[in-house]
Amino acid sequence: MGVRAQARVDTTEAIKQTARRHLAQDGPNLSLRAVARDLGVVSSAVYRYFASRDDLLTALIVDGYDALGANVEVAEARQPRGDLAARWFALGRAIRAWARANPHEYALLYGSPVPGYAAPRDTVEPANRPVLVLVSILRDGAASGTLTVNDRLPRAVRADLAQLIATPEFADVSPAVLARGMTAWAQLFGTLSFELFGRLTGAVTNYDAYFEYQLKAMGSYLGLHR
Amino acid sequence: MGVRAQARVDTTEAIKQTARRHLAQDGPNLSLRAVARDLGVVSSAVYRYFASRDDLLTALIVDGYDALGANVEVAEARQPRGDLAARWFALGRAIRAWARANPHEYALLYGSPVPGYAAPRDTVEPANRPVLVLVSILRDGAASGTLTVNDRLPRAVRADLAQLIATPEFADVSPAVLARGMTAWAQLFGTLSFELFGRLTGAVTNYDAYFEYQLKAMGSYLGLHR
DNA sequence: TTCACACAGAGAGCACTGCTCTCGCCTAGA
DNA sequence: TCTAGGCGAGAGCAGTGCTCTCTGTGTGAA
Repeated sequence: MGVRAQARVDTTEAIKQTARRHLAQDGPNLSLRAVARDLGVVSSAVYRYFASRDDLLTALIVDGYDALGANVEVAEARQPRGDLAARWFALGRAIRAWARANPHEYALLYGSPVPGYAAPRDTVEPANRPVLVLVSILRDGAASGTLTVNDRLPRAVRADLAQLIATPEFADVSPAVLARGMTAWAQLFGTLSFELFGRLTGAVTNYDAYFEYQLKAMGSYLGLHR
Repeated sequence: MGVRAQARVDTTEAIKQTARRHLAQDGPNLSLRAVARDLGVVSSAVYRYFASRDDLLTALIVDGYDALGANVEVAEARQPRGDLAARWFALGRAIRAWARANPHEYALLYGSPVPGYAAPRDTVEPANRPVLVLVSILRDGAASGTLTVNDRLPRAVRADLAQLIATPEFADVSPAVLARGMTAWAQLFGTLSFELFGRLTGAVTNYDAYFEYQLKAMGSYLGLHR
């Protein structure tokens, strides 16, 4: 890589770095000018690297998904393959740990979408990384015969799930298991969002215990028994 | 009420009305100046009625909670008292219907909290209205002996729930039932947020069927059988 | 080794925002 | 009747995102 290209990569990274810091400190209304000021540079210079504030935000979102995905992957990979429950717990805990460490980034990824912002294509692949970890657990459970749930599904739901299972990433998972997986997934992020967005203040004080309990409940619901 | 007081109420309502319209059309970055312009008034005039943009947003949030709460209450009240499952379905469907009709308001209420915004006390009571509808279902189920779930709860979780049950609104609900209620609640809003925030695009096409199925799954999880 | 050129940053500027302050009008209510 | 106070207008401040033009300089080709 040429010197100039390297410099471009470096400053791009520096901009994202300070933008992330601003995000963590001042919340989601990220000011491009403030970031530029922090870098000792005039605001228009930043536009050499990001076409707009939304572009910068998108870059942060992609990085966020990747960071979360990487965290989740290594945490889950540390568990013995055969212990599906342990893998599920590791998955859930890793998501929560990352979310609590980066609450504003979490809000960016999983909160209400930013103004006119439509998630660009670049974000969907990294966004799927944590999902694929869950799917790998479900697939292994199906293969080993551990996951035995077999609910009746409405025709329309079954059709959508069949479409999904036709893709290579979701192959070999039964519709009923996948349906429960999506239930648990929504529950997981619902619980986490409740916690991080302050919707449980006054009701829950011990969030660790609460989350563990919910995780266990959903683990059982999935049919993952220790 | 004097003429002046009446006029004040009227313009306050007019401001909120157009603000709501702007919210629905242009998304969450509500511009006070644009609202003022729309009312044929200079921006500083609006400050006679709302101390800040955040104050106006708070008013909209309170109204939103109240509108949602009212919707949910009447929908649930229409069901026969003894049919707990029907009441649960009515509750869930009413929430979704309102959310889909007012997606930006839903995002305001249940999405990531606005910038430096800390939910003022005025919002917590209306925010609880939908919750109390669920609690009434759980209470009736406990009283009639229909709800029989009795999971073991971790000590810390049980302690938090006991605190909650000590309040009059939650009286007579068993900790185990309440725990499942909170699980289902998080699942419900998780599913709804996934739908409204576009997190299911590519996976689900028939959202009605999908939501119905999730609602039914959580109804069963709560122990509400038809 | 030389040198054109493209790239990065500076700076001015536009249209917009939230919010403040001051100035008057005008009427509601004592 | 008459005044205190409510209310809108208007100017202004500091900030925002974004655009455009200008210029120095380092790069990579000749």
